[in-house]
Amino acid sequence: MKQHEIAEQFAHMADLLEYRGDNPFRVRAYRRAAQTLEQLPGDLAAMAVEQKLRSIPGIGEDLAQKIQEYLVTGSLAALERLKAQVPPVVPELLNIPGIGPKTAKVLTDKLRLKTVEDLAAAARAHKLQKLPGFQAKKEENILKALALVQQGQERMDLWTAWCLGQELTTWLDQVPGVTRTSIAGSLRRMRETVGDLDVLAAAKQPARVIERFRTSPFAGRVLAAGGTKASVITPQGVQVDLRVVAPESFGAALQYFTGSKEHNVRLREQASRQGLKINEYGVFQVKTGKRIAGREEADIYKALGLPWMAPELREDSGELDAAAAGTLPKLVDMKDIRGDFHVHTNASDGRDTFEVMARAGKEQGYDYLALCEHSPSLRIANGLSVPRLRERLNAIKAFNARSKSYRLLAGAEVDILADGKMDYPDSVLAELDFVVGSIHSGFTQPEAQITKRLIAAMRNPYVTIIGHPTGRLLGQRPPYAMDVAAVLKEAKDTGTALEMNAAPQRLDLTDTMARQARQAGVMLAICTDSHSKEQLGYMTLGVGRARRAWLQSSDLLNCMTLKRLTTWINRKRQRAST
DNA sequence: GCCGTTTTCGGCCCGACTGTTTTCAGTCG
Repeated sequence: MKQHEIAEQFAHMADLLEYRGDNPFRVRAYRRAAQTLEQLPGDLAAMAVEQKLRSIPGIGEDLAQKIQEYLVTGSLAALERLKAQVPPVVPELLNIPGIGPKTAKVLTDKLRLKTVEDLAAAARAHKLQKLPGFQAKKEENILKALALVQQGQERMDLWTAWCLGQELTTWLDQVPGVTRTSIAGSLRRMRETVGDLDVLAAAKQPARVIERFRTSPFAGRVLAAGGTKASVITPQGVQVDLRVVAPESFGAALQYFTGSKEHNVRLREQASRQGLKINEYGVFQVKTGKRIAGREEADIYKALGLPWMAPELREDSGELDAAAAGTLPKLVDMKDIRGDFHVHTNASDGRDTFEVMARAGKEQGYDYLALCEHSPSLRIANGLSVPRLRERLNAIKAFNARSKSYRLLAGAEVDILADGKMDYPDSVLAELDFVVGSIHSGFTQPEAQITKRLIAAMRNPYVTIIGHPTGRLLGQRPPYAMDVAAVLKEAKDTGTALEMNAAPQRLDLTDTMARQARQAGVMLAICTDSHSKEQLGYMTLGVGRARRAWLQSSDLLNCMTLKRLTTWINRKRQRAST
């Protein structure tokens, strides 16, 4: 996973070069390379060995060499040289909204800042408004931005963003004059966390909608507001950007505000090669200025000779080439999902009862639902002893006797113990329909040991899937160390699926790892890890994340009919017994 | 620094809003 380190180095390079007023396109090249490496689905070190670095888009002669240099030496001489010339506070300054390279230059040159705290002190002492190009307003804005950075640096979890997005579009739909609305930005692309929420509306008189918005309950504080766009901070501290366009431009604006930025840059470059210009109002012929598309998002792509592509794919990670070649995947969709596998009740650490959860699964329209309580060694979660597990099996039998089209699966989330053994004996596991094997202890073990545990679990014939395979908790706990390639190979060889845990604090596997798993021929399963009936709604997030991983219904256990699923599970069990 | 239907040099996406400006630079997305 060296690519993340190198991505960080390149992003740092970009910041420092930008501060120095270097060629902006050079800066962009570093930024783009950083972004590409961040989401590279393959193994960078292996690509380096195979001399394939140059095949990564945005990596040329020079950057390939820098990657090699970092892989060998663990640092970049060019970056170290730059760091020696630029005040260390600069990257942090550039992180403050409203401060770009020019402002940072003035601040560091004139004030000799060492830390961001120095900046705050200088602003409070009104030293900023004496600087060239500064006045009271700018000083005030920097102070506000500093406060914002301190309190709300962290991004929203995806579920919070999703729910707020629904609220916003529902409200907008009722504003007079609004004909269409949509979520845009990173939420529409289903990134794992969301910074600002982007919302779009179509109306003939945009200014009126903006006026309603800036006086709405969503607008705790107005950051900026013009005739067509407004940025506010909600009372909960979330920044919402609303953009209102004419109906004939709605598709173009939706395409534009969904991003990603990198995807849009590539798309516009392609457009200009075709004598076309794209902006948020439409696609135009450069020569005549004639608008040839704008009302529908699909028309924007069509004007460039491309098929519409799902927002989740728009990360400039190969989707434009795939679209041109006609090889875009047919992505999994909510309607393909036939069941959920990793669901708790109040028998262990869930909130709702067996009956409530069982019914909630049916109300989701599922064919099946695997109830999986914790195993005994997870005392804190009230893990089920074998007798309690047997009671559960009886309850499920009784339920299924009354239910035809919808079935409960007898499952368990079984701890993979520190030595790699499962927390129930095989004879007990054999009584279950579905087993989630999860690591809940020993997170800090060395890579070799964690990998060994996971491999031992996958070799157990009764383990159907590995739960939250990397163990990370967003913003709280890093993934544990493991040999990803070895785990993927074992999953493929043993016929064990890997979970895409859809709980917003987990989202584990990540999209890039899931894409890698798919490429390795590994089966995946989207699970909500629900601890209440509302959390079954996380499936929407899980499907979005799976789409970001380019997954199709054929890659997912949840899209199988119950019959095929049973066959799939039994195949592993039978293979082990022969 | 990358890249090629303007192919090995000369381009590189585009517009809104703000603040300090009197015509625009800086920043953002």
